[in-house]
Amino acid sequence: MKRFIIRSSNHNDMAVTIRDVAKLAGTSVTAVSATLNGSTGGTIRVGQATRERIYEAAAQLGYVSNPIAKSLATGKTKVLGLMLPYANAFVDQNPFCNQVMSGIMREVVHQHYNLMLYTATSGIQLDRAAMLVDSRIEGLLLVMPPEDSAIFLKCKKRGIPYVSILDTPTVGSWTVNSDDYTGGRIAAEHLITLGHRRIAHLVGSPGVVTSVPRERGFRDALKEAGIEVVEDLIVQSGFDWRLGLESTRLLLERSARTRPTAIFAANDLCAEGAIRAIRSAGMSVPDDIAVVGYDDTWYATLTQPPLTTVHMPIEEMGEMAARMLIARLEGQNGIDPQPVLPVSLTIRHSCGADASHFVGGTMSSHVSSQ
Amino acid sequence: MKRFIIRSSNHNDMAVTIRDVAKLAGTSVTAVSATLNGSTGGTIRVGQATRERIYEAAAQLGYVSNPIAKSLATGKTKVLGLMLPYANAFVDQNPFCNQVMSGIMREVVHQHYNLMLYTATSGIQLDRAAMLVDSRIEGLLLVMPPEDSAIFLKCKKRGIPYVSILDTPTVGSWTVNSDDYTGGRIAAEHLITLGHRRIAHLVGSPGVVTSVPRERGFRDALKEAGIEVVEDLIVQSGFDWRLGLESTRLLLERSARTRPTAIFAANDLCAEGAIRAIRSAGMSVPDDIAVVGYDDTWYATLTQPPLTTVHMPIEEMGEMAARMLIARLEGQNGIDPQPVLPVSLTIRHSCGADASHFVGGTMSSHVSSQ
DNA sequence: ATGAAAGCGCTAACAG
DNA sequence: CTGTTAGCGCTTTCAT
Repeated sequence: MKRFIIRSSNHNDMAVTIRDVAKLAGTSVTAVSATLNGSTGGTIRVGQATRERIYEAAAQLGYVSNPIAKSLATGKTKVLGLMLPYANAFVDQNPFCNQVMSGIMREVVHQHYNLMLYTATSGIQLDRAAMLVDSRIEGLLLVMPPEDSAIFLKCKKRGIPYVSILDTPTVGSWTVNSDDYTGGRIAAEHLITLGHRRIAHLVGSPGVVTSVPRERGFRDALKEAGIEVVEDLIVQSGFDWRLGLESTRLLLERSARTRPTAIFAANDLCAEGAIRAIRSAGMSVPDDIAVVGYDDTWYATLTQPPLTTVHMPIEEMGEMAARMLIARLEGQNGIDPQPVLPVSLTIRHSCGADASHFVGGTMSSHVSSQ
Repeated sequence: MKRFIIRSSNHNDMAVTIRDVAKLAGTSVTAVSATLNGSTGGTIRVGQATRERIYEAAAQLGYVSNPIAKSLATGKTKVLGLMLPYANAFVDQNPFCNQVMSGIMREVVHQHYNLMLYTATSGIQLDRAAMLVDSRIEGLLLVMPPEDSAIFLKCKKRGIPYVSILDTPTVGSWTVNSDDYTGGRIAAEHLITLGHRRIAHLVGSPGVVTSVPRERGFRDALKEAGIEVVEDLIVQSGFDWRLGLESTRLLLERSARTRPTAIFAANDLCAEGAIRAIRSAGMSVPDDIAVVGYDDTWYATLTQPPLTTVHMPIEEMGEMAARMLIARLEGQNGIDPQPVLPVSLTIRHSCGADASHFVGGTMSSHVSSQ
């Protein structure tokens, strides 16, 4: 036996639906849906009069669309996922992840999308956290994804498009990177220009993709300037000030004749460590040893002296990644799937350079795929 | 005319549904739903044999549940929203928001919930960003919500439960705070114990709710110790190192006899500014002037000297807020809606105290509603 | 220009 | 224990 639909408008706490609006406006749900969306192929299929009644009814009832129902019907959610790489991504001393998020957020809200956040937490591994990723998101943004992460398989199996930030580009992948090779180059070139010959490089963590090209750029710059590359001056360090401090301490143990007169650190944090080591050895930055950092996070303005550092457009990278993903989801084409954003050198006081020698205090990267 | 449902299992790219599983397992969708959820009142309503066939069929088809459909049917989404208060919440030098997020994230993934992120961005106001908040979230977490924000009205109108972190408790509100009054007290008491009499306090921004109780605690501690409260030593400053620097500079212009011998800064960042001002005036911390910070973020370990600071359990506050919200959503009761988390004093080197005088280097807050 | 009705995939009465 | 069926609120043919 067929039951009649029992549904008074003044039901308990049920939200007002499209149907209520239709009833009050004396029209069909179709009309309401079409009106309140402007959809259905761009054609205005609802008459002016009806439209007005619908708007009024909607306003009167305080109608708000239910995005869940909409998603179920359309298969779209307007939600992106953001996967952060490690447990302390938020509270890391390195503002990198935070700046990336900032850029992503900007683009996401700009495009009226939403952002769902995923990350490992202390006590819960990334892959386990990634289990939460589900069809509520249309695409995923990955920041420095661990190479072997289960996320990749998951995305592939479920057909979730993703773009990753700081990840080695491979065929068919969507990645956004910055020009690390040039970054290494301009750091070295700056020091060379200032007359340095014995330049050390504190290399970043081996697992991080940026370390290798930066080192390559650094080496190439030396070679081109006819400076011998002393292997002992290129040391494994890391993206943490303690590591920078340790590495630098070791470097300072060298004799005055073989000791570097300049240090190109893995990043700003690492540079902070270098500065500390130099000062606590009773030497001065930049008078005795010049230091250049990498990233140009706000941290670089707080060191003493403020840091000359390679500017990486971190927020822009986040923004770009979000833009690419959304464009892809919306079927746009002609999108460069593997942009490499240009870097530049921000000159402050840790190298003793007179900033006015350089246009706007900045020396730009020459290479850019943009 | 009734059309038959045309739906071959090997349809285009449609995901496999509960129905496909039911068909393959030779049972009903009800059984599948019940099995794959363990739900329906806790009673196992499906026989062992059927269950097994269902599991097998699901595995074979690679079935994954569609949370959107589930949400539509149940009215629950298992998604929380997190609203950050200002555009640069991520990239703020103050790690406060980040630590809160970290704590929230921990609890959220622990409870198998998801987190949707909202915030103002450069160029888009908070209230406009808050427009994105919709029925996909079951509840909202607010960090330091602006008093007059449209979010409150929106939540109320839509019946979205929320709990806010660092917000003045009012009747019926759900807020988590820490014991700022005691924080101000123990900072002052520590300095008094060390023999200081002329103690300055750099007060935080007027708009932030924590400033007032901290100042009150500070004043009370002085009074109780029989120390006259010199109004000129209690100055408006803010939660930024530049402000701390400025305020301290002014303080240092006082004659040696009226100049403070100790400064209780608004927070760690502000303390950094104070330290800089003191050093660039040729004085030493702590020998000439002692400094105590507030928050005990990682920043406090990086100042030189490392900062003695009031420890605020920031991550725990985030965790607590998430736990409260989830508990509330799941109908638990007996939850304290306005917990005040205890603070303590972390003793490092900016006051010259011998940390061994205090249990574990920490002097705890005596007040706690927990 | 308009409306009826068939879903989207899942849950939860309800009736066996 | 099991299956049928009526929704959840919205979109979208399709026929009028």
